[in-house]
Amino acid sequence: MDLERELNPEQLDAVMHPGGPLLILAGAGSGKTRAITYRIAHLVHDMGVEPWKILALTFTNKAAGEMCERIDKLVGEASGLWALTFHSFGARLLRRHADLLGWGKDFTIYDDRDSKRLGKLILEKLDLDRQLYKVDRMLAAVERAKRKLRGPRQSGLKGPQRDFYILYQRSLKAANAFDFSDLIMQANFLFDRHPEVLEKYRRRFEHVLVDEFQDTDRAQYTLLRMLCPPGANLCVVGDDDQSIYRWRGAEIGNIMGFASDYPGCKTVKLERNYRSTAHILQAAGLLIHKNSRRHPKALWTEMEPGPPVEKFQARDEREEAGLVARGILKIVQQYGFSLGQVAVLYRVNAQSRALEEGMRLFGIPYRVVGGLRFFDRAEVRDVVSYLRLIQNYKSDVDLMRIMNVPPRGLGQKSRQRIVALAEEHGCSMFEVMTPQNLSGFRKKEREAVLQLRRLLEQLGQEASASSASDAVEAVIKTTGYGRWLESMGTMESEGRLENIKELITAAQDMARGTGDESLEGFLEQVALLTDMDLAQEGQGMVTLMTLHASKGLEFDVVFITGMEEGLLPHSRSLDDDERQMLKSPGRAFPRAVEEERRLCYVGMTRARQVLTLTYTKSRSMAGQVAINPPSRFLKDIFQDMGKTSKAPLAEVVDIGGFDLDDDDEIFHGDMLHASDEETVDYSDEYSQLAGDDGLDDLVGRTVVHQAFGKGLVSGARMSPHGPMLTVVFNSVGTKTVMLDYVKMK
DNA sequence: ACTTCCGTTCTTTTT
DNA sequence: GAACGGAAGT
Repeated sequence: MDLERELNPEQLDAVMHPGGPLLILAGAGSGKTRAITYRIAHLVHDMGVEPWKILALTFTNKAAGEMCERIDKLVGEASGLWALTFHSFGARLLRRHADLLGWGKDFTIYDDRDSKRLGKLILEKLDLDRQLYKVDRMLAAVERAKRKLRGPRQSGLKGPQRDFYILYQRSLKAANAFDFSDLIMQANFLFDRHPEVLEKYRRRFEHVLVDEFQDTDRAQYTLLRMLCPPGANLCVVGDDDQSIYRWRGAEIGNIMGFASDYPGCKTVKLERNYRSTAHILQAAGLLIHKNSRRHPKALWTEMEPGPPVEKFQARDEREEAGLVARGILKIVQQYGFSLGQVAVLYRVNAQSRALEEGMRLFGIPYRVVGGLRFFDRAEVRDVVSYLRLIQNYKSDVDLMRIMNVPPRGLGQKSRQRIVALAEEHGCSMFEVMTPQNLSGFRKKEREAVLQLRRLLEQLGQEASASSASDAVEAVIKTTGYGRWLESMGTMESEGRLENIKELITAAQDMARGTGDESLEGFLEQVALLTDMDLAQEGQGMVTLMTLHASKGLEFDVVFITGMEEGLLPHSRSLDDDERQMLKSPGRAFPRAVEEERRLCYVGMTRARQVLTLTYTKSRSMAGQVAINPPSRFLKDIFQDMGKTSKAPLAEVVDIGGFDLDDDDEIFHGDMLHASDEETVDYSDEYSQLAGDDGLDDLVGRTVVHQAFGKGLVSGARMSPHGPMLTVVFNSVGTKTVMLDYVKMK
């Protein structure tokens, strides 16, 4: 490990910092992960710090995993190092000490869907008007209180909200469960009420490092401050320009005020960008400079200019998808990038559908990050509910979920009666399921209930000693879930069966990754993990994801779609600012829009080589057609670059845009110099081929596709993107592809 | 008890 | 356009 050679002077400064508080302000692509991992490696390798005395906190499991990997590479098995998300850290603390707070150590972690389920139950119990009191709003209030570390009684909430919080929290405890925000709040309580525990961890962690510090919220920062008193070896890394989670409670104040909370703190700025071409960096800089409140920073690079940043307009989201797909194929071909190095970014998950369609149409393999998560699928959650019950019989939400899945004659009515009984006895639903309690039930139902109880007990015995993957298998078999799906015999049920079988693989993978094959370990992972590491790294697949999800990643080629007012910046943020403006006219500034601008900045700075922005004239959302002007951010980016974006610096990439027939007067492109844009008309080839009614003759021919191989044409028709074929491929089955992308045999 | 079908309502981003 | 809730049908 030759630090001097592998790091620049600023990075070296950060890595070698001897001790005490350290703030690293790291611009996008400035090698902050490098700095942080090298610092840990340096501590272990050169300073003789034991790995288990180091705590590294990150925001995503993926980031944590990557950090472990990179450190392992630098210093060999850094066993014992804690590299975790804040939430896993909280969970781990509670796993050891939950008894001090009145919870059992085998607690269940509720994700937001579980919380919602519980919340709905509470609303029913409180008998509140469902129209007036929405679960989401109630839960949001609870979450806000928890982020301020306020329990139900000190929440400051009034009326129904207060009742809701009290009952919600009581139910969580009765179910021996924590929700997401509890993991942080209760960890705080643990430290606060049990100084001896805090002292133990203070002594243990000689060095604490926090990545993405700009995204910490108040509760997380408080936890951190307890763990690290002033003068401690606390190193935080962040970039205020990449703070995009204010809506989730992140406080930029944490990074802005760090230096005063930790007097004597050393500040290091990393401003040299190693990632992006000069053009991309320049465009991103033009955008972010419009923000009023930021740490002054000047990113620079020695990279070559690269191709210019480009923008394209499409008529609607379907054309946009086609434009992106074509662009991907052109760029990949021209520069020789792999499809795995391409990302398509968007503001809201709902945009992914049209884009996926486009990818399929053009035969581009892709994966979607986030959105429909593997662990959110109904069947997966059912199986997980069984597993959680085995581990913790008191978890009523789980019991309710699986009570009649697969169907066993216990419908709504029986369920309600059991809930009422449990209420009466003041215990969990499982505990109330005994012969003497069920005397009021009809024979058939009573048998069904007792049968369920026996089933769960049997499962518990089967699974208690075995590995997580065996437990999953036992659930699929013993509960009849597998047989139930098989008996349906539909395409859909087959897919669902595959999903739960995938869960077995997931359990095995996880066991291999963490060395922990217990059911407890698996369930903790499942609760805290998003699907990130299940989806194998895009091997030759284009990645589709939200701008938020893209943070921390990088790609050779990036498309940012939906660059329209109302979408990016999102209409909600415009509303928020307007409300603020009305409330305090003098001092207000566009807080929310500035966050949207940072979001766009984050997306742009993911790109290494080629960056393309797209927008549409009209877009159908929520079943309605919206006509929005191009995003103000385009104006920010292109006002100075507009005409020079195609300057002689590099050859223009002709990715075949659409005709911007500007006789559409609703919003003329003047603010964007739309007349300057690439205008390659589809209509030529379109009409040419549309006129060719020999399309039907193609049916029955054999074609070859680059990705799918050989196949037989079973249908042909025209689409707005050009002629489409339905082809039965030998390797992948039936697909719909563009005529342009197959060769006739 | 369970399924299916229809109308209503909302859509930012996530650990 | 989907996800939920309610109502009617099997």
